[in-house]
Amino acid sequence: MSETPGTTRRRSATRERLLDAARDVLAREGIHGASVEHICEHAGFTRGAFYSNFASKDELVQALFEREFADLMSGIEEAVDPQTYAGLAPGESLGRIMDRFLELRPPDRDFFLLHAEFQLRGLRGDIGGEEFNALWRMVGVRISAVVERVLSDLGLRTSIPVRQLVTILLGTYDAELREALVEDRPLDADLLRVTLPALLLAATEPAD
Amino acid sequence: MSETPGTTRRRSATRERLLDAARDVLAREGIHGASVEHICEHAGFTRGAFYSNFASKDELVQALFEREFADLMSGIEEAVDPQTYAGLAPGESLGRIMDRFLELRPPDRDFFLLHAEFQLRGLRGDIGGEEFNALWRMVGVRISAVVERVLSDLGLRTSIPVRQLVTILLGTYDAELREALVEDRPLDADLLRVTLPALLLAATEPAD
DNA sequence: GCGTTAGGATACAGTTGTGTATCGAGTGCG
DNA sequence: CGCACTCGATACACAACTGTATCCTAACGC
Repeated sequence: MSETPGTTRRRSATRERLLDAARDVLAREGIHGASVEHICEHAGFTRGAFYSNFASKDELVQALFEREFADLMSGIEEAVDPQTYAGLAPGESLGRIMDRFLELRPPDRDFFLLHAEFQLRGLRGDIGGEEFNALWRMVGVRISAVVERVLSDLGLRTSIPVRQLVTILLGTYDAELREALVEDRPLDADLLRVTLPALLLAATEPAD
Repeated sequence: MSETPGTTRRRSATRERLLDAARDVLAREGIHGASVEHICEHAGFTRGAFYSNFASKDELVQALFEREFADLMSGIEEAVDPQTYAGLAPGESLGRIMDRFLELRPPDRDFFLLHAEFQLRGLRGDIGGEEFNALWRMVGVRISAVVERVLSDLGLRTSIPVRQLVTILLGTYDAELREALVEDRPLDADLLRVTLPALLLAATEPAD
């Protein structure tokens, strides 16, 4: 993503600044609530710059979504890299992966808010919503694959469908993040790094 | 809630119709996206009726939130009523409560969307947001109390903080509901009624 | 049935926001 | 070093929405 030929340095810098501003403003005011005007003034531009770079607000939102999603995905990929947990005691793997992920992507209120907005678009079938659903499904698939690989490394298999296991994993992460943000406290690392992996391992059995 | 003296029958019927319409329209278009005009025409009124009943859109949203929340709360209260699970085999209680709750409040896309919108308000500190946070905290407390009572009935105590347990419970429910809605399939009852309770029981030990 | 009042419709003014067309300045290239 | 052109600013037309003020009619008491 970048240096498309024919795009000057100046131009892409402006785009980035607009996207950065959009991240802040959209998180604070919501996708519908934020005006193009607000985004521009937060970026230090006028609407002229905006419409020179994006055809509409929807296009900006789409671009922002893609950027944020790519960031998230690279965080996941880095966290689930096998060398993250190579040579660890059995049962430590999941906790270590979670640990690494939390390190790479500490709680980020703005991201959470944006993500929630995108999610709503997906559920509503708004513009770009289907794309969100598809990408999010990808996250689920990716996590499933990792869980399965880790378990097989440990010589275990799940006694419940992996899909259920992933739902518990993602749901708990999401709920804990939300609670922490609402109560304005740090994440309960113990829940995510110890309790949750232990619980999930309780739903496995030795592979035959 | 109702028959406030001085309020005629006609008036409160109009209010209800407006609230019903708001539920649909707000779910479909989002709180910011929906115009008062849309809500009114969906209810079969003009804006004149609206402003005769509510001072502003925010006030309507607040009223709707309160109505929805009261419904949810009564669903919870009814589901956690001790006679729901009286005389059941140990370990069945949580599953039975969940069962009953799903029966009383089957998946409802509109409610889910509304709830997500309210949640965003809470996180952003928008109008009425703090109230949402407070009521939601109440749900957490209520669930905690029930979990503790059920466990004590069974002669068990948690080996992890109850708060963590509740986070897992609510998070999983939420995630499963979301997935089901996105994929347009029924809820995975097995996950919520069997797997989840079993998993949570795995995080308990006999009380001394 | 008749008058009174409450509740809803209609019409209007003002605000906010989008998108487009045009203009001017700074940038990068030869 | 100057020219061409890209990019961002300014100004404008237009659409959507909110909230208010006024009018009209249907409900209810007597």
